[in-house]
Amino acid sequence: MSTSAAAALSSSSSKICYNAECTELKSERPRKGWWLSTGEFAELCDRCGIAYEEGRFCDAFHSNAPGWSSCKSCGKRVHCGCIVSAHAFTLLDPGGIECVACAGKNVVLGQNVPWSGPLVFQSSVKSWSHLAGSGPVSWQQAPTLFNSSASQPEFHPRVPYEVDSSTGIERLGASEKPFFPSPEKRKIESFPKRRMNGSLKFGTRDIHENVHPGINGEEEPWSCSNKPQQPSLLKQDQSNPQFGLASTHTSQDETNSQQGVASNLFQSSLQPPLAKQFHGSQQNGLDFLNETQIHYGRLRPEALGRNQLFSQFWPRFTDQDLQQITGDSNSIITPLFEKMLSASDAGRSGRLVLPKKCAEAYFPPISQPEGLPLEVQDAKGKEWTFQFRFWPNNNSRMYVLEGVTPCIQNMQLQAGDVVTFSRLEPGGKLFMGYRKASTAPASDQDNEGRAANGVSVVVKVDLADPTSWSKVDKAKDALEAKPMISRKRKNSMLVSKSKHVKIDNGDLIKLKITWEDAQGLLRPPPNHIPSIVVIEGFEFEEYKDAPILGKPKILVTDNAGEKFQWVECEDCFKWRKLPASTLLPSRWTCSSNSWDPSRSSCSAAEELSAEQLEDLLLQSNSAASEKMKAAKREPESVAASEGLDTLANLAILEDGEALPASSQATTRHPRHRPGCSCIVCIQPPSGKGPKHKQTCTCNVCQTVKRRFHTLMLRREKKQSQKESETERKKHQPPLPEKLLDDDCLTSSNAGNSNPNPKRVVSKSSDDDPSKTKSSSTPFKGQIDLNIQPEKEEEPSLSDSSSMMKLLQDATERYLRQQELQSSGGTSNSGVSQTQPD
DNA sequence: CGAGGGCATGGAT
DNA sequence: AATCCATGCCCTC
Repeated sequence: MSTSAAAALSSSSSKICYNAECTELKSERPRKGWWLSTGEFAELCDRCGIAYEEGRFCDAFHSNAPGWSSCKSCGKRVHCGCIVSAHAFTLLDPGGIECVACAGKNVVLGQNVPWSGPLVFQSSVKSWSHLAGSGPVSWQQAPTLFNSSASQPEFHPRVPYEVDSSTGIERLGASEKPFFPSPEKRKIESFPKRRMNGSLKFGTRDIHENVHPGINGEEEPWSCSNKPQQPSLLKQDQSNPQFGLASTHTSQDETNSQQGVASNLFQSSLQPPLAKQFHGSQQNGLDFLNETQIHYGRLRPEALGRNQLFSQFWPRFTDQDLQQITGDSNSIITPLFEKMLSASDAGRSGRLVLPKKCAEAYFPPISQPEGLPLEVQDAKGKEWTFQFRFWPNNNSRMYVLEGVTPCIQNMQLQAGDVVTFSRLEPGGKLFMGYRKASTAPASDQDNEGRAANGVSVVVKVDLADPTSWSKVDKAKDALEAKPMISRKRKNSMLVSKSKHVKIDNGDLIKLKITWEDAQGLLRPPPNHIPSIVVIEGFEFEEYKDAPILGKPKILVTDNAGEKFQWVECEDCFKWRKLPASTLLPSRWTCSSNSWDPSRSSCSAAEELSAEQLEDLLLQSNSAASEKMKAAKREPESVAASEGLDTLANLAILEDGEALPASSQATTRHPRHRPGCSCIVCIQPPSGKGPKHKQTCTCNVCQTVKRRFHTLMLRREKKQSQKESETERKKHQPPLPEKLLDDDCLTSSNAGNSNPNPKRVVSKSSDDDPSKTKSSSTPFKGQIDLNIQPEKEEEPSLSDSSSMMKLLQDATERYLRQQELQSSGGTSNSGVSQTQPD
């Protein structure tokens, strides 16, 4: 090949096959080979072209050349030192290489990557695929990625694939060869794919596993969607123990029923992998790795870092785009990047500022400011020639496309609209699409949002619980509340800025909770009947309104083995007995007690004696404590607990500023340990936010109050025990089968049950818990927000005033959040019910 | 004098 | 603190 150096200058100018080992003349329509650094394809004669397309090129012509290595997995020989086969292997961390086929097998991919709705995806529509999770394909790499240039940007390439219109099967481009460029090992999972029908093929292997691009996913794709999605409760009836929200398969025959969900998920699927967010999750100490790997595949840290550089520019193609682009079913479209037009871009300057990284990665390298002309084709097939150039700027470069005015005018684009750049194969022509801000789906309106807004919610479903209905959407809504705000902020400056959303990475919270842990936390919105959709074997209960936070309860089993629950009236604080199956709204009062009419009024006497209640509560706390201990032994459970905490956090998130993960150590409260889910740790930093009123009944305040009372109650109990020297534990009645950790419960539930209303806060008319603690208890200690159920021996003397400050901050933030949610049309009945006076 | 090119500036990340 | 990039300003034609 080296002898073809001359020819390399211009493959197209030579009549001889580009293959150095071949002297044949090219045909009139030479076959295109690998991508050259000049931006052209190596033009080959038919024979060589076919060999190349069939992946036999190196075998045929480079068999004696150096650089052959064997796949560590299957032993297959791969020509590693050659541009032609640069895609055919990945470098292994420990050394050696692995062929793409094996690499693919070793990758855990998302179960499904939602693609556009079936209705849009007619076989006649040529679809290209957007590998949302992948990084950009360099100019040299795209679309063939055949380039051994060491100067290639270290970005994950987008893997082009095409759709066979006859079969509906998407497959990789030419010769079905996956393109995984070296020199770095690029995991398949790093290349999220969107697919409609059939399977995306990597080589000859169909990939049916989960393909989850990043958490928005960065993933997941994205699991994070830019816009609030309709809550859809997930019900799993299959054996898959866990699933990601975004991993929804949409099949033709499920189209109708799934459309709603699918469309939502589709939006999510367009999200690029939230590598950054993944990273953030880890940093936050949330152990989501397992889930991450399962749902999104492994994303190497460094890869994530690179990916995130581009995340904001990952193109999202709409079905319209596809239809526009795809006219030829044999075309392969490699998405490159997109750019939201700034006022300057859309102005008369005729200059379109290109993101530097994208320009350098996707466009041909230019060394002179004058740059070079680029031919671009628009959706109508019209060709435009732009001058791709740069200006020196601060020891750097500012890349621009000049001469774009006619094109932009032709497309009737304006500031805020998004132009997308792709590469069309064969031909390697640049394709320029666009997305009107005014008509684009909400989620499409901000191009940076995709990664930035990415929020992934993965709910682990307990298969043992057939009544499981996912709280996912609730969590999702909460999660998305922030993105919404960020988007709002961003949109406000959308015309002039196309920046990254503030929540880009740190805000990415991947919520993982077990189904059991979620029990009792969420309820479907009242008076709502879910529509059931089945996607990939999972039943999704879809509600138009978000589920609500449920009221905590104490589950018990009576002597007859019948399960029931004790619930506390919000008004009179009496505990009422209800069937375990009764779903409770976040605010439950005696009047709601239809099961026991005799106690459907607050005037009715409480069924439990004070002692019984105490025992009950003690048991409850004990169970929670045990659970917590157990959780500490089981990382997965820990993560689940944290997930709940996170859920609680979300409830009070107000702006784009991410709260420290519950598991994240905080320096503000040295006593807190990683994993601490106390009221302090779930709050924003002290000093921020508004104050809580003394009458505040928000989550935080109630949590504080309740915890305090729990503590007092237990202390009293212990004291009495000590005095009487009786063994209380021996006669404890069976109790809660499944109780969430106290902290989790409180933080996640709006309506909290005071352990003992009669001696609780209510008495302390002082709304200030700090006052309460100091006056109404035998223990003059102060409320220790840090306390752990199992470690309350030594109430801490934390500064009550600062605690209240935190409390107040959190309350106000929470309130604002609620207002925002309700005003944003995503009203959450549960939340609203819990709003403070 | 206006249009457009090139660079500098400053906000945002 | 460094970098990116939207935009403004100045210069040239």
